[in-house]
Amino acid sequence: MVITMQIYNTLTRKKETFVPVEPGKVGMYACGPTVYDLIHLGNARAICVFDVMRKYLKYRGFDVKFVQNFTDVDDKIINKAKEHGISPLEHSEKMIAEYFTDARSLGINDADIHPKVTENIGIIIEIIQTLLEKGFAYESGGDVYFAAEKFDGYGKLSGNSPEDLREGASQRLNSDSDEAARKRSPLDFALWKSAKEGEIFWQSPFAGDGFIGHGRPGWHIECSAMSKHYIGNTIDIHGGGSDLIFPHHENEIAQSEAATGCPLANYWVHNGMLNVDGKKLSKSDLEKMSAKERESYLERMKETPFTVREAAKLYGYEPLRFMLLSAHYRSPMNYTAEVARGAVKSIERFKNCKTLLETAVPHEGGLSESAKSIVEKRRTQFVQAMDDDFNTADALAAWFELVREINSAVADGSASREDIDEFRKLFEEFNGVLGLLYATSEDIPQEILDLVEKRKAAKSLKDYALADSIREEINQKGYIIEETRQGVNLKRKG
RNA sequence: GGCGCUAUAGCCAAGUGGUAAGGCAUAGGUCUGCAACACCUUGAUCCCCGGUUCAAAUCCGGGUGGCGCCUCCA
Repeated sequence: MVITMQIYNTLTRKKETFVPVEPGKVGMYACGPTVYDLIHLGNARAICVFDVMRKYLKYRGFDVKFVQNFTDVDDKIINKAKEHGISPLEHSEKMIAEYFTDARSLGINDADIHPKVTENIGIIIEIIQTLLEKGFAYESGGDVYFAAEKFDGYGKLSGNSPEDLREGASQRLNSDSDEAARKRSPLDFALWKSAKEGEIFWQSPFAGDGFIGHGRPGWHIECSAMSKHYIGNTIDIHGGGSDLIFPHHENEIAQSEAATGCPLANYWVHNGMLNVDGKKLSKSDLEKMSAKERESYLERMKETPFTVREAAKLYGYEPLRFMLLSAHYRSPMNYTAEVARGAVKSIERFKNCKTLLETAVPHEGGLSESAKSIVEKRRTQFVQAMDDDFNTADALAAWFELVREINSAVADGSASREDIDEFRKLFEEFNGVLGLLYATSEDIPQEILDLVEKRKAAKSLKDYALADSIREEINQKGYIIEETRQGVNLKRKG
């Protein structure tokens, strides 16, 4: 099969045919979270989107190496750690563990490598030294800065000219006096920040005031260093939220390309923002609020909690993943209770179909023409959708149509054993890429199974009042019982 | 002020030139002891005004609304 995937490239602002650097292989790097707190749904959207891209590339036969970093030292982490009276690294370790709890619950596969800044200081220092040697960086007051305007093409990703950027920067120049004074140009950014008294630091060869070379990396340089180290000079796909285009990715390009002379990434993919209440909820907005404001805000938002943890309590992890994949990854998305509730229903529909595939009693027989054509049609529809810049909304439509066709075929008794096998295979293919149904069903307690038996007995005696009261009892205990043509079906509530 | 994205039914959302996918919700029906599940049926002059074209949601111009980035952010 000729693979002609189209991927929208932020750098060129066009969809382009995907051609990897090395045939059959894909190096993919996504900017991961700064682990200062539990992840929120905005983080989750990015993570889900890149998880699906990775799974689809694998589905298409590529050998994918996926790297997602953790920023585990920065101002926010340092401040949070102080609040909790622990060290920054203790705090970030804790948050990384929390990250994995949420991410895995969202059906995210771990990246092949999850490099942490604090474990890669050596390679970060190395690339900074290269930039100093090549004259793209300079030391100033113990810090090291990147001279943005020495890099030809600064602004090419975000579509800004250095002049525009300078103008924008000048509007807030005077507020940030200390750092501004050390920079030669307002566009310059820190590669290495000297340590403040009592702050966490690493030893570097860069001259500092007083404590020689004590400091920590600036934010942008980590991704340049780690993507180069773990993937190579040119990676195929570099992803992140659209809010990272400027300055983060712009700066990465400048640093990496100045250091290596190679393009940093051939395809830049950026997911759209997740809005709550029609607005992006930024970290600073939430932090700017007083405790009281924050409380009333959270009260208002109680149906749309923003941390993945809280949202999952309300709607479940699988529906959240569905919600995040129901729109095209580049569009902005509005998170509302109505949307989340709809996602719960949609997941139910998929689950019911999955159960049907497992429990259906088909007639013996070969693959029917109609099943064959359904499977072919839906697989093609799915692949075409995903090949077109990972159009998950369209891919979901293919899946929904398959569900309806399966339900019909089973209901009218036309499905054969081989038909069901083919249906199940395709269903699992879709699920393998989009990863919506992954929760392992827990064992149902004996107590509940006993009640089901009791109800069955009551029903056969036509004692419907008793049967109904037993159903109610089962319901009270957190399970839902449904009659199907194949017998009863038990599900956990919620 | 600069750069960019976006506007499709009650809600979510595909669709980039040839008379509007899919899901949720709603209403009616079939099945069922009831319920649920499932199936069938049910709804859009595609923000406005001009233009190009035999033909526009789709291209062009101009409005209007929404959002993002330019400072930490996914």
